[in-house]
Amino acid sequence: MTNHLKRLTIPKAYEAVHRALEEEILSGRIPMGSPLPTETELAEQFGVTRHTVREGMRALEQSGLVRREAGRRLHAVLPHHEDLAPRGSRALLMQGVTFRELWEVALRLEVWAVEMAAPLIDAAVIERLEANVAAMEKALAEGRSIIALDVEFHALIAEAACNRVLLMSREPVSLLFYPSLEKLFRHPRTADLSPARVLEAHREILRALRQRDAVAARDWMERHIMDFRRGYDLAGIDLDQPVDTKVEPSTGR
Amino acid sequence: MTNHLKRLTIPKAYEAVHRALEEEILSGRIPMGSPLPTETELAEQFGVTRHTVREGMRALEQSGLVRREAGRRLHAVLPHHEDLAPRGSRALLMQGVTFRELWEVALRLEVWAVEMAAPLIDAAVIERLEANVAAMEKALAEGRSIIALDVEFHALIAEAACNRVLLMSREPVSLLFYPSLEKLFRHPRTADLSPARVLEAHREILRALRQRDAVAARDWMERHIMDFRRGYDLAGIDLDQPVDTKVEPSTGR
DNA sequence: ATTGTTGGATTGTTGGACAAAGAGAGTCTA
DNA sequence: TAGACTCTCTTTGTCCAACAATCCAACAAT
Repeated sequence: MTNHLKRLTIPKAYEAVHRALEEEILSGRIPMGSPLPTETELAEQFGVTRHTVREGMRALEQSGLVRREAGRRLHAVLPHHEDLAPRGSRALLMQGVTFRELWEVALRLEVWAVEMAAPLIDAAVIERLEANVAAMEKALAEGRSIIALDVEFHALIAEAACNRVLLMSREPVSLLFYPSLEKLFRHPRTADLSPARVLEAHREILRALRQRDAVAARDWMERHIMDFRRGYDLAGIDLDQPVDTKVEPSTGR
Repeated sequence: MTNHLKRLTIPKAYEAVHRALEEEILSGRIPMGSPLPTETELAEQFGVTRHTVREGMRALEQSGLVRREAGRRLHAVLPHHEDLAPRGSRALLMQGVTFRELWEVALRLEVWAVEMAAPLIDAAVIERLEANVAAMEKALAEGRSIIALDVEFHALIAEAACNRVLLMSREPVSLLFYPSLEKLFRHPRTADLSPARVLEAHREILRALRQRDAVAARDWMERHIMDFRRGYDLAGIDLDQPVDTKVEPSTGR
């Protein structure tokens, strides 16, 4: 029995268009930031209908290689992790990853990030971190959710680590991890504990960063992320339940 | 002057279709594995043309929520990191990330992965690792490239760590990191060093895993990944050059 | 039991058409 | 002459209608 034959895939025109455009951008023949030819032009050049071109473009849009700048034409752009991360988060969500899985990775990534950031961080980022902490104080006083600010705080630190690979790796995690804390903050048994402690930890991390103290920053971050797990324990929530949160698509930049 | 008004985004039908289908799948109204309605049906239900539906579908395809199973209809599927990772890698590549950035992250992720895997690994994975090592011996003897096997070795370990978040985080890194070693293996100054050492390290890691020895596994992995950096140094290649490799799209599963 | 055949369903591709929104040029006014 | 207001022209978004290619399943033929 010959069972080794691969299913041969019949090429579809719109896929070909997709790949051709991709190649065109990757190779730099369509330079970053410049507009793509019009649909009609592409249709002519590729020898297919405009409809077919459009289908190829829809696919291209999703890979972040191309963006609809305000106005009309599609422009080639550098794909940014913010474009890709929501899909990653969603995939994780749908696979039913547990809080434990998220936490394990978040712990390590965030600790590395702050460790790397400490010696590199510059005044501008420190300022933004200060603003973030201030905003969180305000939000806390007014009883608003601090999740968004929490996400931002950690994202700022990760950026300061000057490692784009780290940035891309942690983004899908971050998008899922911090929102998954929401229910913690609203849980009665931890209500007095969590949000205030988050703020405190952020303050201490910021202080350490201001002094370029990698060890202190590292320790506080570790404690900080550990706290979340402790919160789950205290609240009696099972760590091995799938997290459930909504992932909203990125709003673009 | 009123300047605070947000640019309001005019909804496009194909985006609406995209989102509607996404929602339909996410909510479970279209269960995993089941086929989507036909294009004509969708067109009727949404009240748009079939072509508009198709554009929405092209976008859906890219987010991995849907797959063209062999034959005809699109089926809803759990998005898998293998579908998403290549885009992540490509984004990194295009941003011109350096070997140093990749290495820094790979070092930590791989070390942690093997540490987690050690106590959890089961016989089946060990067998596959053994097969992998054997294949690498063969490839080495025949002078073929060991990159693909290298990637697989580390992927197997990461899988054994039983953490899907880790799996997703490391995939884009892995897809870029190991291929970026190709030029190292071909470099004369390290020719006697690298490929053989890779094999040796893999053997030792496997041995440690067989004995569930997390510490030894960890140490060998650390040494192993460190070696790559040392290789770059020895070869006199600048760590801060952007890596250049090809990222081929996933072949699907 | 394996191999054609046939018809119906669905996808892939094409054609042509038109409305809506931007971009740019030209015009008018202050 | 700068700014505001048209008025085109271009390009995109959407629609309608059709046909070719492919697949599926049932059935017929060997």
